[in-house]
Amino acid sequence: MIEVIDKEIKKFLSSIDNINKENLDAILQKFSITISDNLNKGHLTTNVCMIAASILKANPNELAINLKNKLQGIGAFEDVQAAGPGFINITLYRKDFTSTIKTINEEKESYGKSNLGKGQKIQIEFVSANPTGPLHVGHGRGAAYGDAIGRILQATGSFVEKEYYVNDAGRQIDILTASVILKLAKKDINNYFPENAYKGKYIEEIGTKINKTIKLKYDVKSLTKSIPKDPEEEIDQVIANLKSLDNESWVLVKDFSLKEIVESIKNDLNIFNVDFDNWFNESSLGDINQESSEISSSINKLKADGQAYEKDGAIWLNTDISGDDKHRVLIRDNGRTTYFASDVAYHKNKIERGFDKLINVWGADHHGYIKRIEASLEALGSNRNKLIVKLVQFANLFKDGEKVKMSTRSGEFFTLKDLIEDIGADAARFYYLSKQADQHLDFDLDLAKSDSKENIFYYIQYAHARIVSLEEKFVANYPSAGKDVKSIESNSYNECDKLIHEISRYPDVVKKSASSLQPHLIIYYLRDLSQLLHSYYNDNHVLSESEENMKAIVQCLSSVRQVISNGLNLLGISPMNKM
RNA sequence: GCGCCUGUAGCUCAGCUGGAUAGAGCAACUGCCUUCUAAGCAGUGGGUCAGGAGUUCGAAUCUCUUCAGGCGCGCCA
Repeated sequence: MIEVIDKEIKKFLSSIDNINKENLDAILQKFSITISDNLNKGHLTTNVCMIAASILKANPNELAINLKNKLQGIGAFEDVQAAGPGFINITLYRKDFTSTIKTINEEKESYGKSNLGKGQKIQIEFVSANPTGPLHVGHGRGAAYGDAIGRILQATGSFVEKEYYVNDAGRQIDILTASVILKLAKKDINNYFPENAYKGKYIEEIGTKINKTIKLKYDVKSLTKSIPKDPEEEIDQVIANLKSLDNESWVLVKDFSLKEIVESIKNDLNIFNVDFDNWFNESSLGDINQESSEISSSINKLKADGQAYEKDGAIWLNTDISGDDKHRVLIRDNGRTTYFASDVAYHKNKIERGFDKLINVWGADHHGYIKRIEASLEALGSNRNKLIVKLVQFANLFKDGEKVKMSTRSGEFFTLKDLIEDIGADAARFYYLSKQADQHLDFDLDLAKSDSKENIFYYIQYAHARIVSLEEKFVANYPSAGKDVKSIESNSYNECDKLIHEISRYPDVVKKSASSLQPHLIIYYLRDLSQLLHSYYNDNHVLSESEENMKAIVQCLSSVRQVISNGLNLLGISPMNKM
């Protein structure tokens, strides 16, 4: 029906006196036909007259009355009204209005999918936490968000590849390795342990696992020889000493620890129902000392193109183009590359893989980093508009009304795994996604477990479970009853109208969620739909209706259930059939 | 100092590519379980959308500004 209206509107607009192509295109781009926000405004609404009025400097109400007459004239609608400041409200014939039920029961899990993305190739890089310890609750939010937008973009017609960038090279990994060795050798070295080493329990656990396969021979004297006071310098010196004292063990422990931690991260993500198509190792970019490595070739290219230059013994990238406050170092004066240099090479690699769009999901503390990456994309001959950086703000956890402390210093923190064990993966995902990603989130653990209406997660699940149970009872009582929506279609039963109206909005919600990269829109939609379901359920006793009505109602409620299920699936949450 | 995010009912938040009377839940007060799951429903009260100025036929929504809070600003990663 929307197509019919769309066609009529275009006809109407081109018939307006003195309209030129430019204005026409502007109107066509801006106006919308939407499901009305309330049934008393009819089924469909368009704002086209107000858009046209502002562009053409005309009177919106006059346009509305003219368009209203045109639409009424074609006889395809039960009623057309011009209302308010210039809206057109359209009431469909009942058969058209109720056709959504049939559509959903036919399309099932495909209902809501679209071709909005037109088959573009999108890469989403998210989580990418350093493999130096378990994922914590901050990472969980990025994981839930990246995975959800992946599902939503996929459902709206894009090809999505989800990737985790593993920082398996560099100083952090050296510190990890040193931490494991020091814990392992603690008896021989009088429990010497630098302040800046990693202290978590998992460090000792890794040590215990590797203990059987390795013999370490360190003594405190040679290890702590010429150790500086400064904590940063201290850890670096310890690393250097460990490497020179026993490089064989160093490499062994390093490889083992890295493998252990990456495995544990994969496990955590797995129980969180987040899966990646690709794990990209920073180490695969190679080393600056290797002539042909990706990191060397990307820096060489930047130099050759005059984008990178030498100053004060370091190699810098000119980042002026993106408005960054200063140029950034790629290679330090000591010859080592920066983290940024790896990232430049990594993004060059991404570009070469031919994505139409790159989405990076980063912790909000990285926002100062955006401009330099944008600049590097331009410097590499790509376009910075290809990159969309979505920042995810930190989540504060609250338990028993108190903020849960998350200090990584002491090595004690609330991990993602702890959270999942506490409230379950689905509830955790739900609450992570319940607010826009770039805003601070207060995550109330007690609420997530509570059994009140305030807990929207269960409120929505409850709606789903109620329908499932009703369907089962209906099938048990009337095993031979077929599918039939006649009594709803013919208006002999109209108690479900609000539900029908709401489920017909769903495809628009998914599209809006995809184009704005905001999964939380789906959550609020599902809450509203569930509210209508609970209200209907309370006021109407389905199983005491006539068989004719029951058949139609069950069809209608099945489509509501389908929509709830589809919506939850886009968020990576499994619907519950029983509670 | 610069950058990003935020300020909507007592509390937690929706609504923000401008549109029809600003919405939920909680808390307070009233009702509804001998019938399909009360983890539910119905109702009442509660708002200068932080303050100010501007753009517009129309601003919670856009611009500027003030105030308040959070975070970030390395040749760290």
